Amino acid sequence: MGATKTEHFTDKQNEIATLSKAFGHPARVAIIDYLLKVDACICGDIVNELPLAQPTVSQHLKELKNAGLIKGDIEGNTICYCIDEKALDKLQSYFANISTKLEMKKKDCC
Amino acid sequence: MGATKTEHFTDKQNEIATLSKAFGHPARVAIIDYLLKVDACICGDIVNELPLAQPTVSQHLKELKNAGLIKGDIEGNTICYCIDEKALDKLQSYFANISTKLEMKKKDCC
DNA sequence: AATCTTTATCGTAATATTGCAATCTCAATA
DNA sequence: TATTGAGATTGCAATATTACGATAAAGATT
Repeated sequence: MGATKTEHFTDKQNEIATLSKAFGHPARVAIIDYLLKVDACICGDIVNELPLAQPTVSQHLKELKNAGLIKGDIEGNTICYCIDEKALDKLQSYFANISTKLEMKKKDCC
Repeated sequence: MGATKTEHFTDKQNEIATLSKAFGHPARVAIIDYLLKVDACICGDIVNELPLAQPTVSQHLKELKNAGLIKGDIEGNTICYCIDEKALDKLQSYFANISTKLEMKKKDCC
């Protein structure tokens, strides 16, 4: 095998997994960090910021896009990539929810 | 190739990537969900909760453990698995921080 | 129009992940 | 001590990911 059995899990679980997976590579974390750092959305120099070849960066951007984490529009010969707030809010609220639940538990078992 | 070039990224980026990657599979999301749902930490029936064979579940648990998301202690012939709050707090604060930054931006470019 | 610049895609090699049957470990119990 | 039961490990097959050279696509510039 090697293929994830997504059909056995809930939509929510698959959604969180997909979004988390997109963050599951340091290059993609670095891309998101960079998109946050630069004030403008036009970031044609994103390739220069990363220690990876251009096709590799392009591929990582594609994966972030597929996961719904970034949006991109063509603007002349530069691309405007932005973080999609909606996707990030899902992750943020998911982890915030877990933290809240953990706070309520406080079982000192482990 | 095929191996992630972790050495080119910051410790923080690699840490977030590792933790996120652990959430990057619906089975592991389901495991965390289950650990939150059950009140006790002893959860020997975790295999029955998932639509996967026992070795596969064991492997996913191992990955969660390697990522530092869960702690486990042997207790007789059942295992006590718990979510590691520290690891989850890192994820939670990382995503909360991103959300805050996005809120401040509000550039309506895309 | 020819060229430059920037990003995408294709093809491919190396490595990682997913999943499970078979097997092992080890404590509890008969 | 033999057996049972719960979880870990091993080994392997199928698939996915990562990375990059070569090349393509398309607007910008000369």
